Amino acid sequence: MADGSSFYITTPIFYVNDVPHIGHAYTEVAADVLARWHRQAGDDTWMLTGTDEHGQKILRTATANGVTPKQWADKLVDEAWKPLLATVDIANDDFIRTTDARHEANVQKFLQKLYDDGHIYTGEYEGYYCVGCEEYKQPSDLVPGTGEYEGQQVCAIHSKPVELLHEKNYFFRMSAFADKLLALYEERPDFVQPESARNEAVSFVKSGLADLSISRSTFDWGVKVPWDESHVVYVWFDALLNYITAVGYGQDDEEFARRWPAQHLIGKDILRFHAVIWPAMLMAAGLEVPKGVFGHGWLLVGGEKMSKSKLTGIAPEQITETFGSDAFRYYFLRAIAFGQDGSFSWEDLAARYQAELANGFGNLASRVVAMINRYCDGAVPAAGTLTAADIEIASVERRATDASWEAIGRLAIHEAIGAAWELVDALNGYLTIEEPWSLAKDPEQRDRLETVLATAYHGLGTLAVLLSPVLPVATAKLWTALGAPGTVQEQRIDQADSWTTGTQVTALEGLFPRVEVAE
RNA sequence: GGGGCGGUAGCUCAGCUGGUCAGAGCAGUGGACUCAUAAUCCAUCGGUCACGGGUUCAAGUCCCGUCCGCCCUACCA
Repeated sequence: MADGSSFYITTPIFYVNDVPHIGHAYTEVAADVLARWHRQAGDDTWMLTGTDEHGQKILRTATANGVTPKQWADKLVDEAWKPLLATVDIANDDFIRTTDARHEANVQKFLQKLYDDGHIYTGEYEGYYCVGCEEYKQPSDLVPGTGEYEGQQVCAIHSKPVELLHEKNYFFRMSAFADKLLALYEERPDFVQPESARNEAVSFVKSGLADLSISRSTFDWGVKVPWDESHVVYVWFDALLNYITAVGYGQDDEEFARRWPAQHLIGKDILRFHAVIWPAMLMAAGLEVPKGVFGHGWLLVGGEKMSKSKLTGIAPEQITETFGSDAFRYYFLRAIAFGQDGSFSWEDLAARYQAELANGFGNLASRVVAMINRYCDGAVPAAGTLTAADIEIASVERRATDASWEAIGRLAIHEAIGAAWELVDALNGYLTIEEPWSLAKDPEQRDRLETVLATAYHGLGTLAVLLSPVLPVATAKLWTALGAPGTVQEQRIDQADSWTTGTQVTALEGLFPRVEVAE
């Protein structure tokens, strides 16, 4: 399965004005685990993330803070977004900003090509403009006026009448691609995942596609439309292109051919942009559509979508400061079926940390290493004659290795972790049955003792390799304690059960120390 | 208004194209054991599968309706 082929995965780019919360970190961690897994399987892997920095809102907040929009974005990238990646241990290969020259220049190239090929026309945008909000309103944002405005539609925020304005705009002929999009969904059922997201995309396109207004002239913080510099490119059109400008579109054909197409990971709210608009844009430009678009679910807090306005937004540090980055990564990817919504609660997080990480994996590592130190002076024992139980452990290692890699191929991250975890449970059970501590009391059982410990040791190493994408910190510590050669991240994860053992173990500090939770 | 998803043991959830499907983990209870992070292992309690109809030899599993919850509806993962 792993054959060194290209694996290019992306996250949405962060809108710099947002405040980072665990939802952002969730997407990042999911992409990072997939990337690490493929990287460790020998695939030619590339993980991209970045920031979206154009648009009127950013211009406005920058102005309010007395700085230029670029200065404002620089500050947010440095103080909020890059630190977020560090907080949850993201090993991205690149970080693109929509203000990067490599991006802006090639967005213009892309746009010019569409213009030259007749996919863009000049039209007129007509909409209701609220002077108070300084922006156009959708009909759904309007409410019937009262009092002196009785009979008119007014802005829901300012309760004042809106003005019907016309603005010259450039439009992308997206409607021309409806049939091709439907054919794409039909031919590649897994193009949009999970299935619920696919259904949504299909029914949306079937309900009729309108052309897309892709320029704005009411403000200037954006990429200039190359043939008409009084317009800037609509932020979404601009933002989506990051996926190709980051890998050489327009300027490095070799790199582009090597990376593209990408697997996109997104939150399901922005499905339409990725599953409909983006493929249409690529079709228009004569480029390959993405490898796939996967829309994951929401994190629910108290049964509702986490939100800043309801004060349920949670900063990733709140979790990592107490439980560590490994626990953050593990919890969200293990407890939530990837693609579905998942409930977050401190109780559940603390319970799983304790039961699965501390008592399950952490304690297993601790007891095995401790016994090798205690009964063998730390020398890694060699297995002698194998019993059925020993052989069964080896086959569980094999199954865990194969099943987890297979699950990763389907983007079923929770299943991959679950498959690996069967080895944790099998090893804990194995030790209880074999009772190495009893064998140690009888010198005549020396061979058996060493075989049992060698078997457990081997299983533990396999676990370290299998779990390294999810638990990079803990597995690195474990790898060192096992005395295994190299780093755990250099080990082939698709062959996790055939790692090279070491000769001497060293003391292992608690991988997941108990925590007292106040909340 | 339109659309999507969900309502299965105390909690979080599996149950694909209908026939051991009534399950897992956690929590609870009882027992075993001591190498280990008061950990581990075994056993066990526990559900009219939201509600009402229908199709079928057979329905959490398909159809219709109802109720409840969440979300999207074009710039918050």
